[in-house]
Amino acid sequence: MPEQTSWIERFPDLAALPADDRRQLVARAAEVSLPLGTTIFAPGKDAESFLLVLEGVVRVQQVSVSGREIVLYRVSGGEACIMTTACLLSSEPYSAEGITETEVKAIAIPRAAFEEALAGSPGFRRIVFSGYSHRIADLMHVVEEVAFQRLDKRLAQRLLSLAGGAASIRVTQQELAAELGSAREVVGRQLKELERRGWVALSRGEVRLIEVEALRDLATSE
Amino acid sequence: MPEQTSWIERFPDLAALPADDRRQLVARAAEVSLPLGTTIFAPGKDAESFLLVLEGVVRVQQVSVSGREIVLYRVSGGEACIMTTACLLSSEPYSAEGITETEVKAIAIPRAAFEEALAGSPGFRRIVFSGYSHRIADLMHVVEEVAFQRLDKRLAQRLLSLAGGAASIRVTQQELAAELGSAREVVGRQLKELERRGWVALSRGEVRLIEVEALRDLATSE
DNA sequence: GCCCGTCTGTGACTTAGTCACGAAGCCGTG
DNA sequence: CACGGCTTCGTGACTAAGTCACAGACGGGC
Repeated sequence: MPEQTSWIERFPDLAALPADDRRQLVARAAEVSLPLGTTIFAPGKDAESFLLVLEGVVRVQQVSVSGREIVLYRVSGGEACIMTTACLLSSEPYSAEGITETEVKAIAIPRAAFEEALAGSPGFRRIVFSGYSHRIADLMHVVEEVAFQRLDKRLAQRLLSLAGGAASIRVTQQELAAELGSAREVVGRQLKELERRGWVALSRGEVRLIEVEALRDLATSE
Repeated sequence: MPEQTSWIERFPDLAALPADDRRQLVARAAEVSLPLGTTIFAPGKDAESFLLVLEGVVRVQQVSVSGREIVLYRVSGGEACIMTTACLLSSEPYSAEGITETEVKAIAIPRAAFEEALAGSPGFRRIVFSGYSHRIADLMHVVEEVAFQRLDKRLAQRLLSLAGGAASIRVTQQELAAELGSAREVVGRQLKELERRGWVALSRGEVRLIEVEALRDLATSE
């Protein structure tokens, strides 16, 4: 049954596994499909299985007591979502939540099978460790940004990355503020300033990028 | 030789290892002693071995291009310093550095032996994973603080935690600013305000805590 | 059309960070 | 002890960011 083993081919580190181990992993893992807007993990809700994302994007964000939010990072195809296991291992309960931004196809590996794969497969370990390491790098990047970077620069960066080449983004100012961990009014004023300079055009729920080069300059300034 | 295996007893997860594995780990790991102020890892300097801290404290901080700093977390006895391995695994080079704050006794495990222990020992995996998980929790805590908390509250928290029960802290305002990722002048003004209220007393290179209860209230406010 | 919920704009104010100083404390040397 | 030199600390003026309390503007459903 080549169809059953197909997902494993997406992970070069796992394709190198002995056929037996692969079969066992495939047998015990379930391919799941999550609709847009699904909460994968959240404070208080403990994770039951380890997730490997095949397709789609999961947004991981932190919510403060005061209701403000900040996006920490996004997990996309081919990556491991380690926050679920991290929550289990560090007794401290922390206030991150993971939400699917698109429809997401993923592999759910139950705790026991996860432990076994970790024990038996160097490739699996590599996937998990590199997942952890990338998230640590992401988090350090967030710290660096919120602690030391100017908001206009961060906003320009985020607009460009959210656009991903497109000319326009469908997003509210509130959502942009949550991306940056800032306040709506502040982001609104920053956007107004960019519009005044003719670099973007604003309308309800949308930002159109006009002068991409100028935004890029701002995003990489200093 | 009971002396040779002594350090392993500090890690309950490793004490459970089969005697053979323990002997091998002990044989390949080196106990090192690092004087105060040693830079364990830094940007550009790649780590050669995995570290388990036995005694002492390692401060991990991030330095921005503009020269500002922020303390991310501290690693103390019984914990794994995962940043060295994290740097290797996530290709992104990031700007954290680890510095010993006291004399530090640690176990250095070379890369190859690290991989083997990871493969062979569930206990060793547990140590490493819980190290990663705790650091992720620490980093998320830093993000939460810098993004959402008021500086006076954070300063009070830090003063109390640095004091650790003592009545006085030997630290410059510049160092306090680096703890919080803020600027010296700002921290200076905040300290002056605390002094005006009679909660602390300031002198060159020292902060004495007078009204610990008031500081604790501030630290836990909201 | 009109209503209602969401989204956006604004002013006044507080908090935090930046810049450019200068003054004070500490310590060795002559 | 007086004199530099270095580090630490204090200050004012300014800019950047966050908060609060609104008011207006848009858009879909009835």
